Amino acid sequence: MTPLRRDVSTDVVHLLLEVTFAQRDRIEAAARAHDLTASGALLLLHLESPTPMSELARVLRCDASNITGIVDRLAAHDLVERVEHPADRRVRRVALTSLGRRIRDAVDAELVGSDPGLDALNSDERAQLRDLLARVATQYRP
Amino acid sequence: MTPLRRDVSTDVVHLLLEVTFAQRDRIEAAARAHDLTASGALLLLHLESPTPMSELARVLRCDASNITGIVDRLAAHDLVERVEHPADRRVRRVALTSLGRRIRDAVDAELVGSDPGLDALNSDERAQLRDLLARVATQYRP
DNA sequence: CGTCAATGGTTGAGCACGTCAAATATCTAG
DNA sequence: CTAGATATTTGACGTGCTCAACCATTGACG
Repeated sequence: MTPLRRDVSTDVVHLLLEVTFAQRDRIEAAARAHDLTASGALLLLHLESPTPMSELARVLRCDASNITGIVDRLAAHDLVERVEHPADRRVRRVALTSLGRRIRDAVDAELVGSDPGLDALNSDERAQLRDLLARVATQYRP
Repeated sequence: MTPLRRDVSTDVVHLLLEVTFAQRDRIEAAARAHDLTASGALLLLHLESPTPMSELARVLRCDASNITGIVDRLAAHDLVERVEHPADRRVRRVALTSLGRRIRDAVDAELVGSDPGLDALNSDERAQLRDLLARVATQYRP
């Protein structure tokens, strides 16, 4: 009983929106489980190596002044610290503390490990979905 | 050059998160293009027929008191109106105005029509993605 | 009937997020 | 050295979200 929809693209976009909505919730939940906000958690996840505030703003697509507050709150919890840039004294790089790295890894593990969405797919189908999403995601990148 | 990652699920979840992030931006943009906030736009999109506030809170997964404010702002722009429930005078159903329906359809069309993600896929692949996402999305539903 | 718990909605407090404009500090080009 | 660009912070302001308190209405039950 395949649906006789005329426009597959419409369906795909609507499904993407539905999945987006669910993922937003999962991020909220994983963040709250570690006493974080969603924005704080997302920032941590993007923090592999010490990163200038301005680049975080670019990656997270928001105003730089916004990053100040989020980093302030993370720093207050000792998850992150501002370190100076060796060559440019204007920039402050944000670095994970050891606690921050632990929390970051825990949040990441929780997001990956607890996604009920994948339960519907077997191994081959997951690989198929991975390949399709990889190509879709490329289109969104700058 | 297929990546030799050990865990396909990890990749899929990370890609889902990346796509989620991009979609969030697309919703923001489509909303702003019609002088809406993202929350207002999402509420409009979920508004097919007159719907009680409490159900909107359930669907949008937030506190009922939150809906009050969002509906207030939408109503101030004449996109939505509160109508009384014939059988239960406690209930206030939120209904699209004719302007609201126009805006809602425009936002929806914009979201569907302007997704660059699908440009990477041909027709068969879109159908494949649709089928996979449909099964994934089912897992998220209550 | 009359009472009372449950339900739907609103209000107000309080914090986080997000943008913008303005200020400061530092860099870089000329 | 000076002028303009860049990185960050601050403050103002609106929105999003939750929670607790409150009012109106409903439905069940003695």
